[in-house]
Amino acid sequence: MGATKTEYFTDSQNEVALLSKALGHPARIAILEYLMRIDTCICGDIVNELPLAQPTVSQHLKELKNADIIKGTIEGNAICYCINEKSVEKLINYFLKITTKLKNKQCC
Amino acid sequence: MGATKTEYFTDSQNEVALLSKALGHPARIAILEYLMRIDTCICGDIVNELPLAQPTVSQHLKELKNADIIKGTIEGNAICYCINEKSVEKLINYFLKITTKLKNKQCC
DNA sequence: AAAGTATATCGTAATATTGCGATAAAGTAG
DNA sequence: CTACTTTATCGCAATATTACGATATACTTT
Repeated sequence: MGATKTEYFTDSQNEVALLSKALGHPARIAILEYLMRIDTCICGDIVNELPLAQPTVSQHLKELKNADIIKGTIEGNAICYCINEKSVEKLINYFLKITTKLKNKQCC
Repeated sequence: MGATKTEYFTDSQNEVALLSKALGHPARIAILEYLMRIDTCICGDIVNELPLAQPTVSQHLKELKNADIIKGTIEGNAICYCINEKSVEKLINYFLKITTKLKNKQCC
């Protein structure tokens, strides 16, 4: 009890849920927006951009990385994080499938 | 400690996070897929479609409703649930903004 | 080597989520 | 009214998430 019953659902359902879950926190959305805003990938100061302690930010980055939403490569002392476009596109395509399907119905 | 510090983030960031979070569970994705699959909105048997107990399904439906991803109207004895296209579109538009922004950069 | 900088991990407390049995609420059918 | 059906809520246990101080790791500069 308490844990998500992943084994009861399809791979596709679990994947979409995992991606969505990773984006289900404002701090992680703020991280995405920051990565989007700066033009270069050499970051390293994400911590200063967020109103959270360094370990907390590190943890959020880890979750985004686990979900494959961002990629990080070591760049000397700092780490270069950037958005993995493919994962975002996966979500877009999935949600687009829903809305186009809905267009063909009249609903409540 | 432990609770999300929503007040530190913008309304937009919190909204996207809230929508994403609501979709961050395979059961709730499965519910969306079921609502998408059937052609009529008169459902009432979502419980039988999922490998979870009735109170659990009811709770997931509540969360989707709270996030405004589905709408439910009472239809006699049963309840008619359907997808709120606008919320899904909000997410699509937000993620599209990210990917189009990324197209203009060369990245790692 | 020593000090500094940047990121990760550990440990822990507070809170949230997930899941379900039991029960309530509200309608329908007989 | 009584039995039945459908959905919601309560209460609780198990687990997960969030946040952060302390500390470790790893690379850079002096």
